[in-house]
Amino acid sequence: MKVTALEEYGLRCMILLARNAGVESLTLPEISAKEGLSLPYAGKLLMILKQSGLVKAVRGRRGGYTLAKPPEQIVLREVFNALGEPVFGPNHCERYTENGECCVHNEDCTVRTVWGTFNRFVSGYLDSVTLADLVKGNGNSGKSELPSQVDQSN
Amino acid sequence: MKVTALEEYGLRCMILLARNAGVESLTLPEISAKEGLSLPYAGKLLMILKQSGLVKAVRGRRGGYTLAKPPEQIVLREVFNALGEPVFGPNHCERYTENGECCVHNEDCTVRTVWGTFNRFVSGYLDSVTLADLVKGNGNSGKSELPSQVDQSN
DNA sequence: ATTATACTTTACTAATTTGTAATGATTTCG
DNA sequence: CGAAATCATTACAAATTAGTAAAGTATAAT
Repeated sequence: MKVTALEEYGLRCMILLARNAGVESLTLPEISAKEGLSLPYAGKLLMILKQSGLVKAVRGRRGGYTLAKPPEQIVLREVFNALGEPVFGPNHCERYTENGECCVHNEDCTVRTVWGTFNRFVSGYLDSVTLADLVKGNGNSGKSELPSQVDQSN
Repeated sequence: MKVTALEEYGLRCMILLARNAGVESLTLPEISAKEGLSLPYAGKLLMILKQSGLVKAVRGRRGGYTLAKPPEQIVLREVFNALGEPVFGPNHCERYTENGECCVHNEDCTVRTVWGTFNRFVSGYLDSVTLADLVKGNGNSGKSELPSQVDQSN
C-alpha cells in the first residue's frame, strides 16, 4: 500500500496553494522552487490538478495557479482522486487478473470484500479533512474519530 | 495510493492458507493452481511470507506451507507489513526527497502530519481484522467502527 | 508590435515493480 | 540407495511509474 509520487507531490502543491488562497496566485517557477521540484515536473503535476478542476491557471505575464475553490471546500479525497486511483477502485479486479476474465475468486471473493470495506473506511477519513484543516494545522480534525487504540509502530 | 501486486496476491495466499489451517498443508503447485498464479511467482510470494515468519514451509515429499500461527492470531497489518511498507513508514521522507537531506518541509511539514494521522487511522483498521474474521466472512468486523457516513463512490 | 513571462504539450530516459526462467537443495518413499 | 516431490535461489525480461528535455502557445506590459 503505497503513496505514489504524484499523490505525495500533488498534495504538497495543493497545500502550498491553499496557504496562498485569496492572497495571490503562484507561478510554476515559484511552486517548483518552494517545493524543490523540477520545473517540468511541477508543470506536469499542476496540469493534472488543473484537468481535474482543482486548480485554475492563467497564462501569460501575471499568470499563475490558484485553487478553483476555497480550501474549506476541498476535501482530501478529491485531491487523491485527481492524482490516482482509490485503494479499491473500479479497475482493481481487472488489474489483478490472471486468467482472462476476472480473478479466480469470482463467486466468493474474500479479498474483494476486504478492499471494499477498507476503501470505505479510508474514504471516511479522506472526506473529513479539508485543505483548510491542514493549513490550520489539524490534519486529524474532521468528523471521523481515530480508533481508540492508536499504535504508532509499523 | 495503491495496493501493490505483492500485497494483493500475498493476502490471497494467506486467506487460502487460513481456510486450510489445521486441516492440511498446501504445496506450491496447489497454491499456484488455486490462485491462478504462476508457480515461480507463487514461490516468490510464499518465500516472502515465510521470511517474515507468517508461514512455515516443509520441504520434500509431503511438504508444503502452513500458517505459522492460528488465523485468529494473525492480523491484517502483519500480513501487509510483510509484503510492503506501510502508507507512511520510516522511509517515506527519505523516498520523497528532492534536495539531498530530507524534503523541503523540514520545520513545518504539513504533509508529514497528514500521512502520520492517516497511517494511524488505517492501522487501527488493519489491527482489528484477523484472517479468521475474513474466512468467517466478516471483513468489516473488528473493534473499529466504520465512519457513519459511508460513501461508495470514488 | 515586440518581448518577457508563464502555462501547455509531446516525446523521451531512467528507475522501480512485476513477473518469468532455469537451476539448486532437501526430504521422504520405495 | 535413488528417484520423485517439494521448497529455495539467482538471474533476467517486461511493464509500469517517475522524472527530464525541448519546443510550442498565450498573455500583458512596454
